[in-house]
Amino acid sequence: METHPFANTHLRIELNERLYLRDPQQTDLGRRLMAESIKLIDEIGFEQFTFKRLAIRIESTEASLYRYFENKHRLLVYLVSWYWAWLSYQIRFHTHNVPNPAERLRLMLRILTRGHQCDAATMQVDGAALYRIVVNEASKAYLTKDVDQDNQAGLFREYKRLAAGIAAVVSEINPTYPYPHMLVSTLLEATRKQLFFAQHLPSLTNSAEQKTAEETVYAFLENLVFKALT
Amino acid sequence: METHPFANTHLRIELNERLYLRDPQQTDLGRRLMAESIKLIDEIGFEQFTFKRLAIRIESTEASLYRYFENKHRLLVYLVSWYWAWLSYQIRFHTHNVPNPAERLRLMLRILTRGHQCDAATMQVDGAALYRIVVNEASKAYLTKDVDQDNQAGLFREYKRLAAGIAAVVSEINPTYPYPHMLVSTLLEATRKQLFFAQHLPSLTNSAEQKTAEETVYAFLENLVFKALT
DNA sequence: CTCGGTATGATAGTAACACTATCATAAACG
DNA sequence: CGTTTATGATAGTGTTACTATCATACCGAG
Repeated sequence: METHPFANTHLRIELNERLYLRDPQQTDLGRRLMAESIKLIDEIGFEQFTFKRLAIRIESTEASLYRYFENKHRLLVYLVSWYWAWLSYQIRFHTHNVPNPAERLRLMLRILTRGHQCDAATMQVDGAALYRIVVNEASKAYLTKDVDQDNQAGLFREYKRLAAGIAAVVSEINPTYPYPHMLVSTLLEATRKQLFFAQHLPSLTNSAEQKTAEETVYAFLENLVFKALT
Repeated sequence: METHPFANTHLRIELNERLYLRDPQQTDLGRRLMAESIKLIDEIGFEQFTFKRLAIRIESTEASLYRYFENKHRLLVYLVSWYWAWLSYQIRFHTHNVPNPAERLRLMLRILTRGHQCDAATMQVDGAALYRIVVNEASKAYLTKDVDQDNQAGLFREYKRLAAGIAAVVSEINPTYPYPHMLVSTLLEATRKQLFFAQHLPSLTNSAEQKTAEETVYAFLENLVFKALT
């Protein structure tokens, strides 16, 4: 339950039960729901996405899908949480034997900005599409009138857990830095926003001709964070 | 039409014509639309907000409101743009005779984090409510599948203009800093996000007991930006 | 004072959306 | 073998996001 040493073994991601009505990872329909909703949301955007459309796509029915999630908003929170949990796992996996905290933080930044390299084997999910959803739609998960309720129900646990993990490293690098949590949440948000801007509002970024957006964002964030910590 | 030297004179904020179908600042109904939509969106949130509800509230009709804005998304973009334009004006007004660029940037940060102190006289709009809308909903203005179209139509001009203005000061402080635009857009986004987190997801921030959220966010951002520029 | 445009209101209608309920059925499990 | 359990099929409801049409009230020009 703790570790899965074999590549082939399915990585079991445990999420807050209150995110769903029925666990989509337990059943065939649930897994199709997840895999296809990721593709569909990526294609048409979250506002255009409906359970009806998804049902047609996976040749199921609206009613069946509503048995898994109360509504599409909960599904979004679920998908995003799943991504954060997966990212936490990736980070743990790639940094657990790196003793230098600065080096560990750099590795985390790398993983954050290259979040799409989800090994396809992990689940049947399209990692690149899920990453695009996180970039484009993740903010909508908490920018609602229900934030406080949702938060109390623990729906943002995975995000907060990830942030706390990174903040710990920040404090390890510089224990006197007064804003580790703010720095980390700014970091997490900025990663996505800058990638979004690079694609859609380039005047808000500094895109270098010869570099990819990810590399530029990484360089910017590395510079920002380590200067803040000195 | 160009300048209004008297305090009592209504500040005329010129926005991209493509933001609206009919200029809401020109008519009585338009101004009521603006003022009341701000209050209503603030109260119930953008997803719950409908033209129908607003029409009932201002004792008009749905059809009449649709003559001003294509849909509620355009209205949101308009309101947010209005805020950015107003903020640009505030910044120009308060910094035009400050020679030191570092001091100017600090003033800008102050104005950004205290954006709610909209002098009520400016329009009939509720400045505090509009600021809350900017914090809670502004991201939704561009996080859509239509970003590129909307951007091409110039709907985000005010935001980009504001960012460019601040970026110029950043470059004035340190002309060799390689990421002025990224720093500024990160700054603008982080301001809102951190205020949101302080209110709803405090574990993502470092809230000091004796300080207000605005002061803490200001201190954090000032530290972050000036360290980045040294 | 009349004429013509302009802003608004009143009313109606439509397609899609966001569900909820009920009943049938087939597989899985004990 | 009987009973849960998951799914499908179908129907229905209230709301949303518009669009269309027509009436009316006002306002400025001739």
